[in-house]
Amino acid sequence: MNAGRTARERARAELTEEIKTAARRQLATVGAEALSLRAVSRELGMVSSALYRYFASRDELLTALIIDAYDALGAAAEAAATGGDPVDEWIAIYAAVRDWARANPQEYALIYGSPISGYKAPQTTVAPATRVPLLLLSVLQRAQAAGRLDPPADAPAPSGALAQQTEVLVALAPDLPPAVLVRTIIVWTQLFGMISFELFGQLVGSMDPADEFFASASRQMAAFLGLR
Amino acid sequence: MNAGRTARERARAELTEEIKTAARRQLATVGAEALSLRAVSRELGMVSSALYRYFASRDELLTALIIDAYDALGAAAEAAATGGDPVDEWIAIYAAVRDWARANPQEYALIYGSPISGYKAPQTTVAPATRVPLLLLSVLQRAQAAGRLDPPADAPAPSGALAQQTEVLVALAPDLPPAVLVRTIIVWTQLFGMISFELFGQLVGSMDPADEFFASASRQMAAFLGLR
DNA sequence: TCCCTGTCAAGAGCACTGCTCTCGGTTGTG
DNA sequence: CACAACCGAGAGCAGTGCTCTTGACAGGGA
Repeated sequence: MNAGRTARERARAELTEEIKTAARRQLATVGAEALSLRAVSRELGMVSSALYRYFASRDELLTALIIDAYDALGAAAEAAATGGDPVDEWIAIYAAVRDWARANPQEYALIYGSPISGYKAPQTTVAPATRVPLLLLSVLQRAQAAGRLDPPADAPAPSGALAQQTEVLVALAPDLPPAVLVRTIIVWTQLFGMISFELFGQLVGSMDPADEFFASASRQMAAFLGLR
Repeated sequence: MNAGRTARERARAELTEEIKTAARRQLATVGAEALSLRAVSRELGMVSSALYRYFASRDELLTALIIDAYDALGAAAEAAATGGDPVDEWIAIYAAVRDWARANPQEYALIYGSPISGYKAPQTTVAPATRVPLLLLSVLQRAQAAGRLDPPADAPAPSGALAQQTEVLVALAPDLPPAVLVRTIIVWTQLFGMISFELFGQLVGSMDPADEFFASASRQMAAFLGLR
């Protein structure tokens, strides 16, 4: 992969990866806002200032971790997309997203929790962030093509400004009815709202553990979209 | 209210409130994790150590702010519950919750965002946290009593462990069918997932501004519950 | 081969944080 | 009136992100 580089460049790439790994390890234990450059450098046996040769600031390190997290979640979700029965596929993707979030709660909080104070997400994070919603749309597209999507009768077609906003999604999934596209956003927010509530302790006392509730919600949301 | 107390106790209560107000002001500008006791004390013209006479730790201050935030949101939602037409009431509550969140984004993030590293929410926060979901249940109860709730035909009755967990909710709203109770949790997670996505920037590029989308989602979720 | 240039780790230092402890002064009460 | 409780000020500790300077080293051209 990086065979043709000089020794210096290879060492730099390796150390950059080591720093991210150590930072991820620290992230998992103390959380994002408590992530300390000095602690990372200590773990690697180097001095804190040396770390700035690789990441210009704490924010830049966080950006790298955010992109990696989006990509890891996207990859996990895509790996669950079997291409088989649409409903089964839908539920499998839901489960994969939840499993990844439960396995990496701090990384999940990093990307779907409250924004970090003073941190402005650069443009480079938006593409990885769209992987999961794009995957959901592609599943619906395939289901539609296979005749496994019945646009529910009670789904209102968007009008006015909402119809205009839906145009962006129409460009991504031209075969899907606008009413289904709006519902896709609704279920997308439901999915991550549900996972956030579970991880952040909001379901304690009602639906915790959330396995059965999550499974039921997955199915009901698939039906809500008209998947069959 | 606190007339019968000594001058010292009145001064203490007032100063406690002033500290919370200053902390809330700082919270609104720099966010929860960057909230600094020293900055709060500076704003009040006192020394940082003096603040520890009123709050034993930063966490204790945060707990007070969290409880106040839950209460403010609960009060805003309850104020929107007019008791009139169930669907209108439902939509008004949704709008009130969203408006409060948009007006107080940092306080919203404090209670519904990622948990603060190292902070363990004490038991005193759970009661205020239940105000909104309890309000939603009470609206559904009233609608049911008024014959304005049709349990949707495709809502599956919970079974197994899910049925057992639903029992807790049955105790709170005995007239509602279990299927509707599960759906209430689903739409509850949808509501806060949607608001979090809007506030945390996840809707940029698709449904931002989210006014029309939010309105459509409110209506569709009311219908999803069988409200009419 | 030599030497210059760019890269690197180290360390000191700045301004900030949460928190603890001690020291006096004030206030309320027996 | 005296004593105890309370309170604010200040110093101090260990930690943070980040900057700057210093000295060592490697790569590539002459």
